[in-house]
Amino acid sequence: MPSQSSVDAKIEQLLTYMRSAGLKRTRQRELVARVVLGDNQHAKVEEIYAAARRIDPRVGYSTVYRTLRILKDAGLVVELQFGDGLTRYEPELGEHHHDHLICTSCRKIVEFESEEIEARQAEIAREHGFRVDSHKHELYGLCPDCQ
Amino acid sequence: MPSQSSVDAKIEQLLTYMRSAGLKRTRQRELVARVVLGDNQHAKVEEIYAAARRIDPRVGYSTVYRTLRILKDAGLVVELQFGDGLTRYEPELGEHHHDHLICTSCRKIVEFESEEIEARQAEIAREHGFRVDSHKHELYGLCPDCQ
DNA sequence: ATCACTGCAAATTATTTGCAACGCA
DNA sequence: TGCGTTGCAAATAATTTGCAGTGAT
Repeated sequence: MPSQSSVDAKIEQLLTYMRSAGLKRTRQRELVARVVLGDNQHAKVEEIYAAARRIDPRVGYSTVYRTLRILKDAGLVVELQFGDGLTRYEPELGEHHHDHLICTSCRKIVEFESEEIEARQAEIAREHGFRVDSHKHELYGLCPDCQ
Repeated sequence: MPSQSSVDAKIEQLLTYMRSAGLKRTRQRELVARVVLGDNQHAKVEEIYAAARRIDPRVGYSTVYRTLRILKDAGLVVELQFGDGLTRYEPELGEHHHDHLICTSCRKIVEFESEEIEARQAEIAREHGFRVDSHKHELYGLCPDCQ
């Protein structure tokens, strides 16, 4: 899990973003941001909501959704959909992006990263004239335990 | 667009699958299957429904959804979600799988494929002991026109 | 004849929005 | 003080399901 100081640094980025966008700093927004940024377990919205309320129950679902959008717009979190109808969020790690291996039976999620793939990807985008700013790469199948 | 005969061949596969699963061949199922298998433009459910009804209005939304699930279970179509809340379907091409470049501004979708990435992917799955049977690889950004 | 399938309408589920009260700056 | 923000409840929107009637084998 991310260190306290790395979360603080991201909160700082968030505040800068909010200032530039004319958004206000509020207890709820900071709470939700700390919950999501402090845990990279592909949290479901419901889990984020529950975890935030455990710390301070004065937060509503709408605020969680609205704050997640702000965090996404600020480029601090990534939105993921693994095909089970639930949207998940995890902190954007900036440095090395990672992708996912998903077990279609037990729903276990394993992360992986490959510089080789990232490089080839960039090349493909260039060939098509695209300016890519995010990507998703997911492999679905059975994990060792479920085979 | 796929040739008539290649669609026929897939319908044949579908019938075999349905027989083995104890499912019945019906006018509606074959109609929906022909619509989806005969067009690989990442069709939205609504478009599939509309296209099917244009040919024969005796089909309901539930049947479209139910048939799409059968086609997916039979491995004949792939389900795609590009983050705009709409689920899309396209025929599974078996031979070379392709992936997508998506413009976040105009929603244009460009396909690409890379043997190099596929190979590296297989290697990664093997390293983690996963038996992968499908994957999604999507690059999001701005297309040349929207930059 | 049997048992799966169909369409419709109602139910479900994730997410968004209207709005009056509230709280940063 | 003023305008953005909040939580609630109601509204949406995509998908699923219950059920009585229909149809394939």
